[in-house]
Amino acid sequence: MINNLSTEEKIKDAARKVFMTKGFSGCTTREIAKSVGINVALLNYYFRSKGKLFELILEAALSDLIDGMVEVFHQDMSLEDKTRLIIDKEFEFLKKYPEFPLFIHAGLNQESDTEMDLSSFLGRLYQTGIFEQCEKAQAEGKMRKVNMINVTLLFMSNCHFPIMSKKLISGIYQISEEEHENLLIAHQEIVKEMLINYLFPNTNQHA
Amino acid sequence: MINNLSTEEKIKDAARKVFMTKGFSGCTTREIAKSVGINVALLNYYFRSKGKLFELILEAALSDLIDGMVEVFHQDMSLEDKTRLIIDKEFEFLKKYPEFPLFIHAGLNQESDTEMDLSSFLGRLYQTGIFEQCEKAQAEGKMRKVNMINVTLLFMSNCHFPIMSKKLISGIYQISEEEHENLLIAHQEIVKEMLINYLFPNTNQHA
DNA sequence: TGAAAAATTAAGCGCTTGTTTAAAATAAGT
DNA sequence: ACTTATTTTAAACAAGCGCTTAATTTTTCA
Repeated sequence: MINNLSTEEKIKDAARKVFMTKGFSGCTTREIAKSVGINVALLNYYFRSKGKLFELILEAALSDLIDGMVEVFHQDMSLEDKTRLIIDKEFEFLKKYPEFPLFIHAGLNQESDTEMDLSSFLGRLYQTGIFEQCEKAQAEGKMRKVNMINVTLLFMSNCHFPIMSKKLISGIYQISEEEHENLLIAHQEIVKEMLINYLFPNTNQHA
Repeated sequence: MINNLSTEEKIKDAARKVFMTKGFSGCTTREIAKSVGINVALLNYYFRSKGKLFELILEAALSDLIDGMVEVFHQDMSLEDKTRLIIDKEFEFLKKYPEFPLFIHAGLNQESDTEMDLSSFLGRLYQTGIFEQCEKAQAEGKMRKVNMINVTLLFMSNCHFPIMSKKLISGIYQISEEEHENLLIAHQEIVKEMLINYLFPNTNQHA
């Protein structure tokens, strides 16, 4: 492991890892500091408090979430292709960071003095023109007339939940790590077909 | 509030409420005891430790989850009707206890000395005959040939996630409490139609 | 080179945590 | 009534918590 990162960055990396797996109140500042190889005091020297560090990590995670969508939305392709691409990208990302969905939702539900402001993310989505593209497709009858928030919910539900429910699903159905991986591979295709069929009913489903 | 419940039951009720909203490490035994109006020692007198109490609550919650499914599955009706009914029931239940999904998944991810055994739940699902009913429908070409675990995932994803993502969704889209309620009402119908269309493609979608 | 600035540490602060102990209050049984 | 069991409490335990202070090491740069 090369160690050319700044201390500040190393703390953030360690904090991200620990917060993601254990949550805010499930870990200690000493634990984070130890995993970096530094003193607790230094952690507070850079980030003032555990809470401020957590907010920083959470905000960055949310920003990553939006970044993934924006990257696909502003490309020049059909809505069907965007659908396929975003589901593939989302599954790929979430398989790499399976704690991500739970971390975000538990983090937002964490009672904190200041409620996090998420409004800035909406602007970034608007700038991609994805909403206009959908409106146009809906007006032309090519896309089912569904509120865009519901569409967001459909995508997130079917990508995030399968990942975060790993322990529940593999616990109930008594399946191994490997079987669960195959389950997700199959599910990715199911979700793609189901969402495309539902949102673009006139399209031939055999692309 | 009438107080004719046993102390043990009162502690469980309070613990359920507190654990659900704040998680295991997000609350203290003193907090739970105080909300019952008893001493911390009494809590440990009945349940030995915070961890044991938590496991009890989590297990009961998981049992409730399965109960809801079982209740529908073992009824005598078509798969399409069961689909509609279970989605309606699930939304109704989760709107009443919105912390439920997050609690279960965060709880299962809680590192604990003993991994919780969930295998008993599968047996209860089998006994309803739902799997045979699906196999038969699939053999007759009335139901899409999809693995039952994937089917489970589709249902849970589209019912649980919309509820648990309230803060994220209403934060990004800047919508009020009331608007989010209406969003869920619309989403419930969307999910029903989408899942029925996908799982039973030959059925006329205008039931 | 040497003084000022930045980075890092050891130690400890006050407080809270989960849990236990020993005593007191209440209920049960004979 | 009296002994025994059960339920409940007050108090305290050691350990760990987030965070700070004051000193020390390292870096900066004139």
